[in-house]
Formats: sequence, C-alpha cells, structure tokens
Amino acid sequence: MIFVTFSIILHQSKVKSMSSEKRCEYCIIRQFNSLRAMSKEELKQVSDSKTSKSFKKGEAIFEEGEKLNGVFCVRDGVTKLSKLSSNGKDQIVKLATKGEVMGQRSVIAEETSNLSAVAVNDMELCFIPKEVIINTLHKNPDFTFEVLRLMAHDLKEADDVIVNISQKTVKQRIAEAFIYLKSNYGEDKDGYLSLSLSREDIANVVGTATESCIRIISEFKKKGLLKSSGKKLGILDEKKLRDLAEGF
Amino acid sequence: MIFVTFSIILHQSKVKSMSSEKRCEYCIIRQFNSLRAMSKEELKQVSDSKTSKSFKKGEAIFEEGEKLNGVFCVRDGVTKLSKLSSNGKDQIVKLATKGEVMGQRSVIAEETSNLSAVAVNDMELCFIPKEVIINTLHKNPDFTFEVLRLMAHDLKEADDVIVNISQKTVKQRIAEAFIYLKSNYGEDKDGYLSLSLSREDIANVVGTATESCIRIISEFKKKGLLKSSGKKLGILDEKKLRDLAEGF
DNA sequence: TTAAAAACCTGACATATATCATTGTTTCCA
DNA sequence: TGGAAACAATGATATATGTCAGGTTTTTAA
Repeated sequence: MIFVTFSIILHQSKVKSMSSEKRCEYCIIRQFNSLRAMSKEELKQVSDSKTSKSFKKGEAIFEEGEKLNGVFCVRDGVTKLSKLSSNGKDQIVKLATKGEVMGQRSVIAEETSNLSAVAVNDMELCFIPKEVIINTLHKNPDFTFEVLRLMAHDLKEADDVIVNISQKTVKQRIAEAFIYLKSNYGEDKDGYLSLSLSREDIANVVGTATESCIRIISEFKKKGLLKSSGKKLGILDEKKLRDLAEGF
Repeated sequence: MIFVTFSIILHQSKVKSMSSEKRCEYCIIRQFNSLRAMSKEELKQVSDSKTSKSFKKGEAIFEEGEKLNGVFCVRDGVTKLSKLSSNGKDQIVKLATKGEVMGQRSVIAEETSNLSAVAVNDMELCFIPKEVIINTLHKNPDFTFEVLRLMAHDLKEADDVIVNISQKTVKQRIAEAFIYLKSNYGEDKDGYLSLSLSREDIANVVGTATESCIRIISEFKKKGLLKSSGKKLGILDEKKLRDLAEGF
C-alpha cells in the first residue's frame, strides 16, 4: 500500500459525463497516465481495439496467476490490487484509481499477473489488448520512457511500504492510511472520507489482523481523531494523526 | 530484500581477469543488465565517459537523499541498498550484485536517491554519467524497454517482499533469507555461504531486531539446520529450511 | 602481540499484536 | 419488511517479538 500525500483528484462530475463510446484521443483520463505520450495515430489504434467493461463492487477484474491479454485503464472507481500469502491472508499492495493503468507490469514482463484485482466500488474500465501496447513500446521511446517513469515511481513507493511495514507499529500505519485516504480521495462536504474501505480492507492494506484494526480505529474515535457515521469514517484531527504516524 | 531463487552466479575467476581499462563493448558483465540492448555506438559512448571506482567493505557508495549524477554498474562485490526509517533503523531493501545497475530509478525519475548504498565487501564499480543513459533512453527503444523489463521485475519482487514481511513470521523470513543467500551467491567447497552477512545485516534484511535474528540463528544451529565456523554460516538442511519458510 | 572495538550470544522482562469467542449492528435483497 | 449475511465491536488470552542489560568471543588495527 502506498502512502504518498499529493495526487490529483478528478471530479466525479467530469468523469461521469464521458460515455464509453468516446474515443481515447479525447479522453481526459489519458492525461494522467502513460498514454499521454502516444501519438494521435497510436491512440487511434488503441481506441479501435479497446473495449469498455463495467464491474460491480466486489467483482474480480483479474486473478493472481491469470495471464493478462492486455491492460486495464481505470475510467472510474477504485480497485484493490492484492496478493494472497501462504497463510491465507490477502495483502493489499496498491489501490488503483481513476487514470491509472493496471496490468502493465505483467504484460511487459510477459508473466502471469502477480496480483489480483477486485473492485472496491462500481467501476468503469477500458481494456486495451496487449499487442497495441507492446507494439507502441517497441516503436515510441517517449511512451516507453513514460511507462518507465511511472514504474520507477511505483517502485519507490513499494520501497517506502517495505520500510513502513517493517519498522512502524500498526497504530502508526493505520494513522498513515487515513491520511493517505484523505489526501488521495478527498472527503465529502460533511468531512467524511470519499473512499470508504471496510475495516478488513484497511487491515489488509496495513498488514494486520482485522480485529487489531478495528480496535485501533475505535481508540482513534475515542481520542477524537476520527469520527464515524454508519459506515463512513472522517478525520477530525489530521495534525495529531500525522504526529502519530511519525511516532510521537 | 528480495527472495528469488534462481539467478546467475558469475564466477569470481572470470571477473577478476578483467581490468578496469577494458572497454564496455567487451565487458561480460554487460550481458547481465540493460546495457546488453545498447548499440556498438552507444556502448562506445558509455565506455568513453565511464569511470572506474573501488570501494572498501563498509564504505558508502551513495547516501539517501543524494543527487546521483549517473548510475553504478557493479563489476565485482555486493552492495546493500537500504533506507533509514523514522525510528532510526536501517531497512535493507535489496542486495545489488555483479552485473546489476544501481541508481537507475533515481536518474530516470530525476529525483534524489531514496536509498543508501553501502559496500558489503570490497567492490569494483563503473560509474556511468547520467547524460549518456538519459540520451540513450530517449533514442533507443530497445534499451528503454530492457530497463523497463528489469524494473518490472524489481517491482514484482518488491511486492513479494511486502507480502512476506507483513504476513510471515520472523523465523520464516530468516529461513527464507538463507535459502536466498545460497541460491543467489552459492556456497564454498566446505558448504559455507559465499556471501556472509553480519547478523545485524540479516536482521535489517528481514526487518527484525538484531537480537531476535541471533536467537533464531542459534536455534537453527541447535536444530541442525545451519552450521557455523567463525563468521561463516552454512546450510545443513535446505529442505527443512524451505518447509519452515513455507510455514510447516 | 595486545588492546580496543566489533560482533555475537543469552537471559529477563515488557508489550504489541494475533487469535478465539461472543455479541451487537448495519446492510442488503428476496 | 424481515431475516440472513456481512460487518463492527470488545473481552480474554496466548504468543511472538522488541528492549535492556550483561556477558563472551572474534576481528581489527596499532
């Protein structure tokens, strides 16, 4: 799971107005991923070969070990990318959001996917067959470089996660997770997080037992750091959460 | 730290025979990293601009937060790449070996290094200025793709590490570390691991306290899974170590 | 060769976290 | 709308791991 604080929040309204029929050439989403480096011609190719897919909350987009015949460009919604460990628990490694491309790594390495992807909420995706991607990778160095740049970024974040998980306490990591959720997905007008994950999902993000996660969230609520209303959770004292995450 | 079992072990003798004066075009090492995808012309450029550097065991090659003006190609020796966590402990994220290129990520992302590199034993490195690399990345898609492929591999391994660290016990991870050390660096004629890391380094690889690491190694010795002679450690029962790592 | 410094080892103890079990609460859909 | 399933909460307990503190052995370098 990745804890980086600044990122672009696309507004729901803007995205909703784009129908699946629209062409990649005019797709706003593209601006936020590697496809921005494609030429008009290449985008045309992508557009002609892509298919749109919808997934309901909870549905699997692909499974660990599955051979991917292309990549998924997230148009709307959020996916959890996770990996099953030998003890039977799912570790969420990354959340993929509007604008991100999933499955690139596997397609590039010509390996089966090392992760499973499950929709956290209802999703709209574009599926782009791998041939087009591979083709462009071999022809357009700008595109390849852009993919490389994004992967370099992911790798750095993965390093950060490794250090966080092995050196910080569960409490610190949960505090961090809430800050991450707020800064990456924002909050609604009442101050509740726009993306609401179940306690189990949060536990799988930070790598702990669900019960421990619940306990710590309860503690945070008692201490006035978080508030809740039904399923929704909101941040009351961001500064204190940040301090906690840093170990104070 | 990365636990992947199959990898190429270059033989000491072969490498020792190459002097720093030799040209990249004829360097065997190159075959094992992204430079294999460079053209004769590009390699000539690299060769003309590279400088050779030696580091003694324990010396720092670069520090976290440092701006890298190029990449390091490991000709001989092993480096630990680590990151300092807020609690003051070093987490080793990767060991870089003969044939690997360090610092690529930072150069590509145009960021300061997120990791420190310290020599585990005496090292021979080639330093390649970033201009040549960046230049080639923008001109030669084969090279860029090769770098991308290797980074995709690193990313997958990082995912594996995340899952291991958060879901496996310290004992499992230490068992895994020994299997990794054997299969990646081999053992001498007496069955001792060729690469000997201090207990502290092993602890920093698996993300635990030094004392815990020592205790578990002692336990493994008592159980006949490991043997030691002075500083050297050797594997006696690989099968059992593997089982342990899997949780049996 | 010897002293100092690292590295290694071990015990006692504290504590964070996992696990198991039970109950209450919300959400969903038939 | 009611009943089942999923989710959340909390207590009791076990355990793995970290921390502190005191040793011994090995390595290093003067």
